[in-house]
Amino acid sequence: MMNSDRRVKEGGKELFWADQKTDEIVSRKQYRYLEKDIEPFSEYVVKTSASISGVLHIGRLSDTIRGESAVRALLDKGHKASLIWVAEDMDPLRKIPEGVPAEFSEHIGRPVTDIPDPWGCHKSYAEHHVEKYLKVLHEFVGVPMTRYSMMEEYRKGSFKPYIKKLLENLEAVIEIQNRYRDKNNPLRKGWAPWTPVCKNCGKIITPRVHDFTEEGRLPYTCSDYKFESTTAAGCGHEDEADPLRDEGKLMWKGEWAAQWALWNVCSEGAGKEYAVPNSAFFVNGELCERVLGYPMPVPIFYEHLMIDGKKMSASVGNVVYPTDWLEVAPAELLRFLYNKKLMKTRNFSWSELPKLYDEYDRTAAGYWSGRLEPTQKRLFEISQIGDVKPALGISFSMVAFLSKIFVDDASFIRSVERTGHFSSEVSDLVIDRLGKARLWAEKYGVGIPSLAEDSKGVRLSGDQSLFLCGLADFLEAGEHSEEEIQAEIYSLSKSIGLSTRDAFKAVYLTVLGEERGPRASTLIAALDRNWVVERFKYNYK
RNA sequence: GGGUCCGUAGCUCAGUCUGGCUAGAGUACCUGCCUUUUAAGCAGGCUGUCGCGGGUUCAAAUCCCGUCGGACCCGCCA
Repeated sequence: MMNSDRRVKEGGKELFWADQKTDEIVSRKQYRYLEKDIEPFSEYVVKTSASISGVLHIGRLSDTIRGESAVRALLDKGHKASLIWVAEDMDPLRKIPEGVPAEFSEHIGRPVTDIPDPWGCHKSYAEHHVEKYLKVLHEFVGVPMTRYSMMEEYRKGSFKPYIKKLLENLEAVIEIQNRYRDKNNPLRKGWAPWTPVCKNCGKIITPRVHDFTEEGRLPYTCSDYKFESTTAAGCGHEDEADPLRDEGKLMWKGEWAAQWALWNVCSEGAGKEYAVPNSAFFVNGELCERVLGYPMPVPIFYEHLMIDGKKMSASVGNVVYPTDWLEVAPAELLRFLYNKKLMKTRNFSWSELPKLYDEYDRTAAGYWSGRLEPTQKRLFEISQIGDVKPALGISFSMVAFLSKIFVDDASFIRSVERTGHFSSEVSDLVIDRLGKARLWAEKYGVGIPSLAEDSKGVRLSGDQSLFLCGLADFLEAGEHSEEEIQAEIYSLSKSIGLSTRDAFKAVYLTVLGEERGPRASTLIAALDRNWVVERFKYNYK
């Protein structure tokens, strides 16, 4: 295209978001909240984490995929970089997900590591989910991830120095938090940034700390805690906890900061709800810098994915699991979707999957022909896992369509070979796409035409009927190759004086009820001979 | 109440930070071509108050102010 490189900005700043982040990460000099220089990083660590209490759906892959893209962008620029994945397995269970026995409601409020595996195959509820998460996560990620467990880190004592610092500077911690809070609703008296596991009932959300003793101990009372839709019942136990010895964890505003400082995190993703200056991201940022002395990471804020214009939720019943995705689309396609501009709401729906495929294919074609704008080029590259895959010339919707007509792979491949889009280089990809498209057409593909029930409603001209009848005679006369059938269509229509266009139309209307279709000879050859003959003759009057 | 983000063709999306040729692509739709790829290929066409209103500027989709619509944050949660 004549404008294709008009916008190529020479020597300008990077345009692809992950490259911009790289730029920001490596070039920043100062703390955000302090007049202090940032010490050079020996390695750029990007963090992604997952809460373990719920199920893993594709929305949850967003943070990891985007974090991984940031790592890739850093690596591509020659920096040392890595991705760490943190299981938030010290967090309390908040509600009972589908498939978990109702009796588990007694565990609400307990750290997920301390809850038994409802399916009995792992040591704990947390381990069961972590293993499931990681298994599927690796399908969507290209760089290695270092895995951490919050529970293990707490038990190892990794957070002790930070817990100590936060408690030593309790006044500052409270002052910072109150500055971000509603002025009429400051933190209650006796609040602490660390919460113990109740020594009696083992819950982590119910102990309510109400003091900080001279000896550095935290007295608490175990009382009910209300989540959005559930309640963790407190046992009423009263006790004292030692934040440097006893089981417990940091509160979220404080914990995030401690994680950053512990792992030297330079960047982390967060949903758009954190993009506001008074969000937990920035509260942690300020705590991290002022109290822990570590520069807050560069945030990667993003919009959440919508499904059919709605939030993904079990109650709406529109949850898309990674396995659902992989059945009908490659991981690259989800990466592609997530790596587009971050702050635009993206909507996904099963019926529009072909459009996403088309956009992806078009980008792939542009990539290989070298006429992509730099942003799009990077988008495509970073969406890949492993080598950059070749572009496919046959669209997903076309494959879906063909899959409904050619039920066996062989006739599908014959049909595709005709188009010239089936080379040995892409054969695996095309066949893979066939499997996905076929499944998609079955499960979600409304409006994909298949063989017409009958041809009663089809109105044809006399010449068209004559043509079909002649073609039927030809087919009945003996076995013919596709080439011969195709040749007959042309010669027969010519002898009748029918335009090839109307001849083809007659075939498609009769067989599919549509005006167009795949290569006619391949279509006819793939169908049952008697069925075709009968169908063609029915229209002869 | 205070604050953040989004709004570009019927649809999917680039372009906005860093102002600059007549605002783009694909798709859909329409027209034409095809004696052999008829949902393919080729050629052409149509589609926009860049949410709206002001301002700055030689020049605004782009910067500033306001406004409308949508999403979201300001907790004893994460």
